[in-house]
Amino acid sequence: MPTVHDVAKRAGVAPITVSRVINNSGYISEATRERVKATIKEIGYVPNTLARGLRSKRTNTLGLIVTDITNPYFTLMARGVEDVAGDSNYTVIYCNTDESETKEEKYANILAQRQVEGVLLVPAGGNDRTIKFLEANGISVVILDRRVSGVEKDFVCSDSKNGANLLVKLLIKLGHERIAIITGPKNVSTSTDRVAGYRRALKESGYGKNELIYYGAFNQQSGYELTQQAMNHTPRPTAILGANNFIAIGITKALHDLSVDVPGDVSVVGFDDLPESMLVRPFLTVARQPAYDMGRSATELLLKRISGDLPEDCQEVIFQTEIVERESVGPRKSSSL
Amino acid sequence: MPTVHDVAKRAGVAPITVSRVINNSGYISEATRERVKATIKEIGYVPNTLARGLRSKRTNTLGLIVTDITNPYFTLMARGVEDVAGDSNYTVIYCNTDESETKEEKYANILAQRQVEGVLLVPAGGNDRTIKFLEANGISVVILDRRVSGVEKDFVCSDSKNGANLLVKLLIKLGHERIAIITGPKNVSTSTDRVAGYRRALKESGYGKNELIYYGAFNQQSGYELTQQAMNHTPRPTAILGANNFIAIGITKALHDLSVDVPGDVSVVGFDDLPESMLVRPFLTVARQPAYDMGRSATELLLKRISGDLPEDCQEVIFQTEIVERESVGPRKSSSL
DNA sequence: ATGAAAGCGCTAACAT
DNA sequence: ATGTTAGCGCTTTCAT
Repeated sequence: MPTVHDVAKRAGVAPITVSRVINNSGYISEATRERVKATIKEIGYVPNTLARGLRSKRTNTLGLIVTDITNPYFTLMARGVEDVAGDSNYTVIYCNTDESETKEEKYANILAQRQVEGVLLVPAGGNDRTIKFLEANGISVVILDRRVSGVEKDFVCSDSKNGANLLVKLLIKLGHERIAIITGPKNVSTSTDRVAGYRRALKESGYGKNELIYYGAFNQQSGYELTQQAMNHTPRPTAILGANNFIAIGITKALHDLSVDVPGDVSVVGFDDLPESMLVRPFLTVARQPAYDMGRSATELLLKRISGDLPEDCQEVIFQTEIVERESVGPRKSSSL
Repeated sequence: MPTVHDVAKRAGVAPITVSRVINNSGYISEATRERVKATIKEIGYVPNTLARGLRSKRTNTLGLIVTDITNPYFTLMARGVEDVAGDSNYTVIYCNTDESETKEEKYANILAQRQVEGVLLVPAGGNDRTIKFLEANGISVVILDRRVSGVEKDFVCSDSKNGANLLVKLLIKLGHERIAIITGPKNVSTSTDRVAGYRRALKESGYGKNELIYYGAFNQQSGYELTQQAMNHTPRPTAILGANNFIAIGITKALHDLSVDVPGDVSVVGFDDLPESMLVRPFLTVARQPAYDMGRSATELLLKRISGDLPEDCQEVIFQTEIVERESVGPRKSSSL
């Protein structure tokens, strides 16, 4: 493969001049610039980013660590990240932790080895080791989606508490009094925040005693199993809140298998959303989080942090959720009492 | 950040010894190995992959270029790629072309600059410029999912022709005679292969005159619009084949909006599949492609090609599709004639 | 407006 | 079993 030297020799200039053309830096006469550009094209020169990064300490690379890349919520977020990064000539390395803290630390290490300039992190657990490690290696970090307690970092999320509160209030307005929440793990803030919003809504409506909380995992299977548990509770809930899209789908499936009609017998509401392109029939009532914009916003923050365009203290961006009412909710039937 | 030199000095050895420990290469006494390892941990040394790659010419990096990362078919494929790559200590850089040949070339260039050792390519169009460019830069390429005419390269796909053939035969067995196919662009092999399978099934069943073919794009909107066209045709089709998952969803939506019952009035079959975790109710009858295994297989091929463990001539792996029968098909009703 | 020299952090090649 | 030397391809720094 040709190098700057080859280009330089052929164009009759010094390597540094070629470098200046590539980077649009320093003074260069229009004539030499054109000549060098032509030579680059002629011999098909492609700059080596390894050498560039090694010398300049700038790799134009970001890392994105998410917990589940098969979830469209995170895919959409990733698109937001990529769009902003691409506009600034940054490449993104995606890492998928499957909610495992071990994998998270492994990937953080790989990203450090690759000299990424910044990392967007959706934390897999409650621990701050990954963040501390990245910090120690001089890598800027923006936390996405989930809060890690005791960590002061730039942070972008949606308002889980308020979203859950609104969903529950909606159910209460429809006459529901026994509402269950099926959520994710206890050490994940989106999981506990949604429970907090749920509890507040119940308390404010005078149903504080009716709490029915099931912790599990953010996937369909967990939603399915916990629904079976919830429906065994006496008295049965007349409405269920699933704390993310996969859980909500698991709930709907379990109810179907139990021959419970939705929303006739039980109303179901969820979080996140699936893109319309994947749905035969939009069905679930959800608190929709602006995943794409969250990805964009977090990346803008990160790039500013990297370039030093940000004040010292941490920025926090909280997006509001949008309640999308669809077919999965209905009034409580008196027969269900 | 500490370097090999810092580790070496502190451990009382030469830098190359540290290098040998990191790479598990050459002879080293157990004692020094332990001492070096301890020192690495002690001062938190993280090897710099830029310097490693620059010197050794091995970057342990692959590129994956797909046309639509929001499609679960490709997400699943990407997981297969990542799993195999990860097992061999390779990192994958994902690139999303949105079916644009311009973006494809842009990303190929970025990957070349980053000195990736190989690229897995789902071609956006019919042209071979990207492939030629990567080849010219000494980068191994495996083509995924779609054939590019006139190109001799390792190739992994599923049997589109046979899949479409089986789907149409299934419909014919149910009594359907007027079957439409709604497919993607004319310059994409999966699109035309599925049409070919469709045509063969019709011909072999004596309905060769009933061809009803609609070319468009591999997305929901195109599926929706072309369904409206198809249903305006006289006589109306009694069954429709959508050439990928998004098209099939568009078809179902359009039929719903036209108050056409599925499968009562019109049967619908599709390609690919959505993961169960995303479906409230599995519904569509589809030819399922083993996306995850295709990703795995392609990556295994690529890694072997990179390490020279493969014979000169091109390998071709064709996976069979699995017909999954569900609710969206039914017998042709005589009333629909 | 252009160039020469040096070195980023690592490992290949060649000692010993 | 360990070390010395050199150089990967680029850009920083300091000339001119």
